[in-house]
Amino acid sequence: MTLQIHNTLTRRKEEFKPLHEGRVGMYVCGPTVYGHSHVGHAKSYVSFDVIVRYLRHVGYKVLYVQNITDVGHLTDDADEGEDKIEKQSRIDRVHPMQIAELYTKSYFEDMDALGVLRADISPRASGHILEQIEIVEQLIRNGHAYVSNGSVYFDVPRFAGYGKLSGRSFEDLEAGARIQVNPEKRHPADFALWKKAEPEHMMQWSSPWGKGYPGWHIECSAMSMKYLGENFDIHGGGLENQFPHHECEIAQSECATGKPFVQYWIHNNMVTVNGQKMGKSLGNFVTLKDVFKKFDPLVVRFFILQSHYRSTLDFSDEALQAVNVGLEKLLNTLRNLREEIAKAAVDNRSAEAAIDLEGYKSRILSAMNDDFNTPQAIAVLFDLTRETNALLSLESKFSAESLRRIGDFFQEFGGRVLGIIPLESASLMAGDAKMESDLVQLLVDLRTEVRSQKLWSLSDKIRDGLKKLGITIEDKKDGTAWRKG
RNA sequence: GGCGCCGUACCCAAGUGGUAAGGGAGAGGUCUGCAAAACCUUUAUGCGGCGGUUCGAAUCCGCCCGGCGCCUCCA
Repeated sequence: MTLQIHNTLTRRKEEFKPLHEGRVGMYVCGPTVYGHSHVGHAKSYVSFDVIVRYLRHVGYKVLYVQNITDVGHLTDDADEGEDKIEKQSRIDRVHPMQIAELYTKSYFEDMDALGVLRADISPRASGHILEQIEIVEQLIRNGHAYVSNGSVYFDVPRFAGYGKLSGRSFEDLEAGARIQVNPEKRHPADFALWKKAEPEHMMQWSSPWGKGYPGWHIECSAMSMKYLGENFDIHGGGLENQFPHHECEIAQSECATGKPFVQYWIHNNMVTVNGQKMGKSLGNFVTLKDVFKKFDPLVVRFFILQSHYRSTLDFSDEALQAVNVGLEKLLNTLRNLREEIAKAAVDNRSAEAAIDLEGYKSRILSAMNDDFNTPQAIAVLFDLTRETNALLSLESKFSAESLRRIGDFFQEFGGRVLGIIPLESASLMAGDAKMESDLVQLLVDLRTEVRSQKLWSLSDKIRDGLKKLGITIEDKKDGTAWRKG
């Protein structure tokens, strides 16, 4: 059973073979930090997070690099327009770096909430200006770039491989009249490696070509190659970046080094809102901070992983609501299982909970090995959920050891790999929470007393009151349980 | 105009040649003082339409219809 990855370069699923045995170098295009993250960011980074987690699960030592774009990303095409961060800084009347810092923090905050593990390295574009300049110089030396009026452009027609990722040719681009004619460029498809800065431009650096700032594409080439080498395993990003961003990255990187750049390109599909692409101009922008007001970040993560990363995902409150119930079911089972394990630990039990965990494991692995099919993996978890619930509702008492194996399984695949189950330690309470739970327990005990006297209306009054405070009561055969939610 | 993707039940969504996963919603039942949770049963002779290839097609090919994306910044 080998890992198959859909490679955008070949448009096929291919067996994954890293360049170096047991090690994986992976780069994913990070956010441009000029605003709060939205649900599109969530889909992208949750998807790649699971990919990294899975690669590690199957034993690879992964070096995961994800940049923070804090300069050079323009509002219009790659060669014209305003730097997005500078634009926002003028609106807010603060220094551009303050904008970048603010939204970098915001980004990490949201990603942490979603359970996205931090990349091993999160390089900032502004901190790698020298590396970018070096690549531009190399391209000029190689004859792949030319200086024009203080800016440097990549000479697209001279690179035969241009278009191999997106299936586009630069001739097509010429035909498509949407590209503005820039008199500094020799060919309309040529793109900026370095832009001359006007005096009022705040973010600018000295270069061999005068004061300026880097083009958008060059940072990813510089930072990926700096940390992962000139040829590395996986490069990921959003589908919308396939062209022109990734195509340009390949061109400038391969022309600078003379080596193939990336082995596997992975592109995740986009988020739509009510069936329409989400965009600022369309006014249907949904930030994560807004979503988190209504839904637990874990629900958002679960929602994302219930469709395949290469499918579009339509975002709506209704969809999240439906999925919320499903996740509750999963977590409820785990909660009941943990309670039962705790009971089993004090009793002396010998019955074996006979669940074919190896079977479940191989089903999850084959789902994940098939281009990271998380919806299928989750379906397997639901099958296990049903079997576990059935087991827990039986009269027979199973040994702590055999129940713990089931718990560990959930923890391993639902927790560590998919990240949709909170770690056991996170659910442990401390301080105020302890007091709160003691108080609830007191009421529950009181209600049990009242119920034994068949004082139903009083008993229901306690239950309804707790419900209003967000506590749900469940009367079971062997006692009353309660939970938040 | 060029490149590409998608259309599976009431909703979401897997399935890329062997006879339709999973979740939500609905219906019936078991348990229960009631509720909640859970379990069992049930809901697509059919996968946008029409042809073709094949012993066999949701899956491959062709045409058509419908929706969407990229080609300008976007995760």
